[in-house]
Amino acid sequence: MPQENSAAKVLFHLKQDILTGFFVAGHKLKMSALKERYQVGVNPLREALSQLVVMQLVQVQDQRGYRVCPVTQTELVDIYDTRAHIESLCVGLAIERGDEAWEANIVAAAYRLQSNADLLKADGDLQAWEKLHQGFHYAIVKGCGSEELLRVRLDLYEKASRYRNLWLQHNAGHGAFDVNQMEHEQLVTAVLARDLDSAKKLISQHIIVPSQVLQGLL
Amino acid sequence: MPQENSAAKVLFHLKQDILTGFFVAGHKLKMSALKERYQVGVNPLREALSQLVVMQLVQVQDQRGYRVCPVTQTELVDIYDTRAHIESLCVGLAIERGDEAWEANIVAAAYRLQSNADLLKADGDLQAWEKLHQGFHYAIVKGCGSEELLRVRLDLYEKASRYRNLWLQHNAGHGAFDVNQMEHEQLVTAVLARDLDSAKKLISQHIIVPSQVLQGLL
DNA sequence: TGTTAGGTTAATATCGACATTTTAATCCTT
DNA sequence: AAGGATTAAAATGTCGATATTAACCTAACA
Repeated sequence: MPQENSAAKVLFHLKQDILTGFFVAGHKLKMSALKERYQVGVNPLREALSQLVVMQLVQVQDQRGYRVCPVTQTELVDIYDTRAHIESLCVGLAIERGDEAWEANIVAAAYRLQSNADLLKADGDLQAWEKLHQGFHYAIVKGCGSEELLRVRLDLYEKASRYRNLWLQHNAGHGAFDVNQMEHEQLVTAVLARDLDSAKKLISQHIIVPSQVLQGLL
Repeated sequence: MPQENSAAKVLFHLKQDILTGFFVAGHKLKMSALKERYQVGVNPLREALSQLVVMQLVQVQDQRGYRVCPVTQTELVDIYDTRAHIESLCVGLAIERGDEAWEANIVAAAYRLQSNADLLKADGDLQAWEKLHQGFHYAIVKGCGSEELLRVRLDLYEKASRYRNLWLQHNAGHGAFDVNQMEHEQLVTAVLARDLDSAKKLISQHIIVPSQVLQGLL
């Protein structure tokens, strides 16, 4: 992160601000306000915004500036549905291709997640928990060995996190930890047993079910 | 396309120039040269380049400018392998979800492709043929109904087209039309018969096999 | 009272210029 | 003559300024 140009730094922070919901959906991103917030000129800002347009987090209208992409129920369903399919594809390939090191990393990540769950649950530090959660699932899909596929997966995860954070804002310090924990154990078992069908079904449900809760918000 | 800002126009042309191979892999993209070529200032250029960085067609090194992303055999294999899986996923969902209008569009696109094949074959106009070819396959996958999935598919297609055009440059006016035509007929039959397994296998092979020819170039 | 026209304000898109950093070319030393 | 240090050249990243365009507010008219 350090020693990057301004545009990269702005991109990082602005992306966070959109994903976490600081700038809500549809919000007009005025240059003057952004200049003030990130302490840079218009050109680095335009570069960062251009990149966010490609990531489909920001919309641009010619001569009418930038605004945060709207959130819709249709997109929410589509993103989570697609995520379920992609994640399922990753898991399937990982089971086919994964080696012993891959298995070991899964066990390690599962342990880290489980042992910290209670701690973070007490603190209510959901962001930290989410990071471990992400690391656990990444350990599994990493076994697919395809950079392209993992990139697609990451893009969708980030787009989805915008909706997930929308839920966190309205349900601060609630958390459905316990349900997850059991699902994770089942998933690890199925994956290590190379049980393709079970693993695919489990991971698909693990993504789809929470998304149905989110649909109530929109 | 008209009435867009300079950056968008530059993005379009520069992207074409990279995908078609006018700017070869690894080529240093100097501001002075780009300014000359596209007749714009540095700022629209930087915006366009920033977007191409997100699309993974251009690399940026801080204070050391931009250059066209290198092509590697590893990436080639990965892209085509991933494309095969994604396209297969799209076809599968399309067979599940497609309606009658979808079927009609497939037949229409297949007809257009077939009836123009001989004409374009004589002219050697591969770009025009490729457009029809693309349209045919899009007609099929469109039935999956997922904007997100179709976007992922398009991104991968464009990344792959860089490698495909690399081949076209070295084999101008050759073309493997006939092999394709038969595969297309089989694919239409399987899709319209809602034969999931056959359709998935066919589309997967349709993508993988040509990629093996491309591997010889690198 | 609702609508439209005009003028005012604000924001955007682009350019030119400057400071900083990298790349190269030259020169000096051993 | 070779290697390293110094200097010159070129390219990059950023800012401020300007012209152009859209948004807004007011007022006059139907």
